[in-house]
Amino acid sequence: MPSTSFPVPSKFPLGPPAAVCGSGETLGPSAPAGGTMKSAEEEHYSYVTSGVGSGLPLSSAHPSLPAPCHDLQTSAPGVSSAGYGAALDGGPSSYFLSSGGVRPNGAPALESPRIEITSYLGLHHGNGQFFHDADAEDVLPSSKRSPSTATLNLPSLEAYRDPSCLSPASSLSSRSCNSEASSYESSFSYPYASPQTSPWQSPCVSPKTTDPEEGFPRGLGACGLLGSPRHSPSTSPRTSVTEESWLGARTSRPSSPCNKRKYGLNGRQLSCSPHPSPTPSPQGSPRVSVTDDTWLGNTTQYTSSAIVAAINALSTDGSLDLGDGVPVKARKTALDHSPSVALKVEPAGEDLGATPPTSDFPPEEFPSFQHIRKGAFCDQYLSVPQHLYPWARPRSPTSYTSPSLPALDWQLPSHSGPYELRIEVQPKSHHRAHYETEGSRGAVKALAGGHPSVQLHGYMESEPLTLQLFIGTADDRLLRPHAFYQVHRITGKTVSTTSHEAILSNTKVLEIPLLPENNMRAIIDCAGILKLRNSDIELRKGETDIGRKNTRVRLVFRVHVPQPNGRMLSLQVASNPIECSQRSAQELPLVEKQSAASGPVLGGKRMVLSGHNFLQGSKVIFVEKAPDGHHIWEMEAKIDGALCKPNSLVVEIPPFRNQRITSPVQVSFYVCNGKRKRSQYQLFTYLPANGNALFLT
DNA sequence: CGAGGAAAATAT
DNA sequence: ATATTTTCCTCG
Repeated sequence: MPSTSFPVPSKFPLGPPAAVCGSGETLGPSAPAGGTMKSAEEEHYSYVTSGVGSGLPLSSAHPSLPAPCHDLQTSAPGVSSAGYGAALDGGPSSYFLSSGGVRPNGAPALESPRIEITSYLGLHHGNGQFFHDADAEDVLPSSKRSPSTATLNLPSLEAYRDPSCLSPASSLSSRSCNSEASSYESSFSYPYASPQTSPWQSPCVSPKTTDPEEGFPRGLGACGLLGSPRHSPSTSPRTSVTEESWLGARTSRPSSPCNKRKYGLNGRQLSCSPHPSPTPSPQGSPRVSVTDDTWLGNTTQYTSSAIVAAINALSTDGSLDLGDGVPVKARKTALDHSPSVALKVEPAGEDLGATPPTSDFPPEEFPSFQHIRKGAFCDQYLSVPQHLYPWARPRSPTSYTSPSLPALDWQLPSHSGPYELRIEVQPKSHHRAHYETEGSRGAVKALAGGHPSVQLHGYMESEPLTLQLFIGTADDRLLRPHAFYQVHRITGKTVSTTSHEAILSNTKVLEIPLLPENNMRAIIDCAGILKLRNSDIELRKGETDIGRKNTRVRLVFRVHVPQPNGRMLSLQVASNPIECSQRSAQELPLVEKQSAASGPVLGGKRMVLSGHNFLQGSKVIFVEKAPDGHHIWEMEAKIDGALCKPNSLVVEIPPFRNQRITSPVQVSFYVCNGKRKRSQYQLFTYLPANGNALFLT
């Protein structure tokens, strides 16, 4: 017999008036994860569906794309590459080229042999421009966690955040309410349409540039990404040079973000800047120049310079203000994304800026630059201070252009004309992501046991295309790259799908060939999910999102279909949400079934509890509480281990009361492990022995 | 490697 | 005091 205690045996109130009957109901209300998820999912769908394409030509992606193409040689025939290249060339390509050329590093990189096979290397090479790599590396360390060296001052950091948040962000904040700032950005993109990359850029740029830190963070972010991949894989992340720094750091978690950052910086030279700028005014001073140079420098110097100029202009004005407030935060995301590459590409935009194609962007096609109008977007979506605008706009001076491919946070349609990008097999709703400190936890799987699959319908050409995959947000109304998760490329005998990694701004993108011979269908068995430490990401300068409880993601697939007119039609589709955290022991358990009572007394019931991760040594405590909250009785249930199934537990409440039960009683229970309460009280209706319900749904 | 559990560390 | 996150450990 389980121990039973009856603190107060008195009466058996029927229970709260509105007693929830049945576990089922209970679930509804409480249902933590599950319920939430679902709803979320639904939402997503709707969003997705509705999503209009907007084109943002940022670039971040581009760079990578092109490169990849080259690289692709290996895996994918030139097609893809051709496609990209063509596209690029067509319009913006020049930009690309230029950018590439510009970059000191870039060129070499490209030329040099790329062996992409290694995801890591491959990426870099592929991207060609990825100076990121380097950066990334540097960054990585930071991401990892630098111990606390003293690098940053918290204050500064905070300052950064706050400021940004405040002004521009404020609007964001609202959004943030929802959840994150990033959405903000996204929204931008939408309306924005402006010609250049604008929304971002301006914000982004300025912010970034502004703060050295930003640079860092971003960098870090990128690095992080890279790094993770690199290291990634799992086991030990730290190998690279950079690592050292962080390794050391790593040992202890950086309690303060600041420190972390520094490290990140360390990785690079960047580190230096962080401090200074931050402290004084985060954004303000240091801003642009510093960051850009160091950071962007490698890659895109070209662009960066332009950007910088632009930024400066902007900043100048209100740089301080902006810097502090607006840009950073608001944009943070944007910035992040765009950082190096993106910025460059976009160029055209600004000029165009004025002209906004507008609303209708052809969702799919992004000629090269579509831009959203800032204004519109702002107005509609955010209530951002107008002045901000101005700033943003200013950046236009530069015009980079090329918008080649839409930025990752651009919302794109899943179908257009004859084409439709569709997820044929959805991933399971739960996939525990792995940390850099862990080994891979494998590829995302499908519910049925296989793997998710995606197919492009309506494509009749013989040229292979490249399917892009990245980890996107699940909760936001707008789909955008998830700041705390990155796709992780999985290779091995069990993986049949070839893939190539690329990094756009701070987002790792897996490029998978879509072959005509396979009906443009790809089985995604090469995609795992890497979790980045919240503390590392939140440090990033522009990052406004918070990682806590932000554990759901979506797999986002994109394909760019070359059009006869030289344009590129970009389609995107996102999967159902995927919960990436370890199943919580606190998940609320539910009464799946309850036997008829053994007699007309309270107790004597056997029940099947489910939906909880019953840990070893778990105890289930049943309790009936009076309206005033006091426990009328409570007792530990007897656990029938023999009947346990995964995630379910059979328990028994032994008969303990003579009093006859004639009507349903509201009883609740909770699970505890040792002395710790592992779950909240879950209400269910304890049915009378003569009740008709043997089973609760 | 790939999971699944948990303890340790943090954040609220 | 809890709720979550991140690091460790163990098992096949």
